[in-house]
Amino acid sequence: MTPSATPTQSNFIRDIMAADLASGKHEGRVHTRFPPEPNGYLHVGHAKSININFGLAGEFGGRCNLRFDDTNPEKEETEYVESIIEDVKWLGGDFGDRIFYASDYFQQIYDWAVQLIKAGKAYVCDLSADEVRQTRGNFTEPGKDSPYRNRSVEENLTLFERMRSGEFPDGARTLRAKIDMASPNLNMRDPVMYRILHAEHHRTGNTWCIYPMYDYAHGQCDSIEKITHSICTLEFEDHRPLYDWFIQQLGIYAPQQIEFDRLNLTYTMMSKRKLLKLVKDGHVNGWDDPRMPTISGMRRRGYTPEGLRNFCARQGVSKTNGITELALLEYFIREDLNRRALRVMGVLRPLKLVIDNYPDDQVEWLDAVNNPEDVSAGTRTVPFSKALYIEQEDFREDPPKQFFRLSPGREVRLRYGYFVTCTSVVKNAQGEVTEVHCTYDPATRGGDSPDGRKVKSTMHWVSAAHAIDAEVRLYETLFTKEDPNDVPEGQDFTANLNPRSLETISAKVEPSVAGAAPLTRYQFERMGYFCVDKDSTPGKPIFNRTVTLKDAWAKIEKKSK
RNA sequence: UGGGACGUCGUCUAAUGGUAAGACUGCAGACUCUGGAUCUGCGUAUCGGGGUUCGAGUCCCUGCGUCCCAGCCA
Repeated sequence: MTPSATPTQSNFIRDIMAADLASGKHEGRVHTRFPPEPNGYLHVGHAKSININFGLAGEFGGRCNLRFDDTNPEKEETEYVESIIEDVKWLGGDFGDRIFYASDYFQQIYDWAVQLIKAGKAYVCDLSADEVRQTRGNFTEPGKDSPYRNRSVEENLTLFERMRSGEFPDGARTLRAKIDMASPNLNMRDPVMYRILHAEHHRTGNTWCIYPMYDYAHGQCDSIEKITHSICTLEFEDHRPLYDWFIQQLGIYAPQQIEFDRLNLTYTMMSKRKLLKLVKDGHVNGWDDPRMPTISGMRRRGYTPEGLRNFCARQGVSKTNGITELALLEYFIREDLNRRALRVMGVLRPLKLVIDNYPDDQVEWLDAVNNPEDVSAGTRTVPFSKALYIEQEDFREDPPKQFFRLSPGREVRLRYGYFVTCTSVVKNAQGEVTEVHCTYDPATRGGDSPDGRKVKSTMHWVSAAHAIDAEVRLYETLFTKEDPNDVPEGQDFTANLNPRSLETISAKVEPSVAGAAPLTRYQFERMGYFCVDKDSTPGKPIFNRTVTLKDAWAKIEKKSK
């Protein structure tokens, strides 16, 4: 991954790596890995992990592997593998041809289990899941030894082999590590290493009917790949002694595990289980719904990899459990989009504006700049005519004090067009303004006034005859509360779903955007950033609002209420 | 409750015994053919109590608070 544009700030993992490199630990190598389970789509929390693992490896001249932790065939699918590969690539993670799977190592992991049995460090246990739970003890009480704990090596070897060959039904037996049922660390109380699962695996098919537990497999996978720094999240801190135990008993290469804080964001959640529920129950339209905190959802919404990376870099790495404000993410998305998105004019909620003194059939193609932040983006022309659409919210018949936009008698600038002055309005039976009439000053063509007179507002517009109809999807946060899990007793997070998280409207957009490919990003001037959705058809573009622009007027208006 | 970890502005992160800093947010202003962008200014923090030290956010003791662990999930 290329170093991010934001200046790198120190973090404790980088410090550890730098120190290790300086001291010659791990033969002076840095080799990390990003180890997702293919049981769902990647989310922005994974983006942070990707940024750390690929970013640090790149920074220190090392490598980072992509490895799938696919030890549970019941939850894992090829669809997830494919989406994860796509998302990591999109974010800029450079894993070369180093795509690995825990399942690649199943035979080796099995052989190691046999080695542990032979060393008297593992045994086949006939207790049911329920019985194991009951004999594990709890936070204050030690556990009880399994009655099968002292089986002979020969018997364990035979039984384990028979487990593998499929003689027993699911759950009948497990292979357990023989450690210490009285350990204050529950992970050390003879944890299960293998369980019987007659399930088809997305890669190994029906080769196996026993599968290693994550805790028994993960550290060894890192060891096999000679990972120097195994970076993971805080909840695995308690598991580190177990991983170290396996590595030590086996006498194999020992990676160094470092734990960091998971990313939490306000108004959303990262639990894959809960995200899956949102998808399955139809609260959103798939994993890549633009309201989802998934990488694919954010991509579809118009977020950029650079914006996401800068956000991750600035959000930081520590061991403090916290919740980062969504505003920080949005800031970095806006910052990136501001320098790269092409500007166009699009009217979200059209109000007709007629210029009474403009020639009936005249059309002028006026120059407009594509990106004031980037002159190399050039210019385009936009059609101007007698009948236009402006934004409904840009006109007030009875303007409040700080409202600078159009109102009866007031002159404003139509961007790149002319100064116009409102002369009258047309209303419907309900008294709503349906049409605004203006006169224009031909001397202000292009938007400049030769006499130097000023105007307090510049507004966007489209020519009614030339505008394209577009569907626009406006998004708000998926949840109404900063913490979606903050619910009354007996309810779940779905109680906090925001009924207004998606609003679909019909907009009028300037013709230059016709035929834009999905994922093309624009700024609709004064309205926000928008991204062409994959549901678009040639005649009918669909835009997702990525994020609004900062809106000073909205703030003023809100305050006055 | 046993174990593990963590407590610095509203939020996220720096400060590695030596002037508590930055970003976001908020507020105020300048500028502007986007009430955008940009620029300027302002504000708020070391969980409490002891101790060590010339000097403590940092080290020690103690109290408090938060998070994680009792899956044959990862």
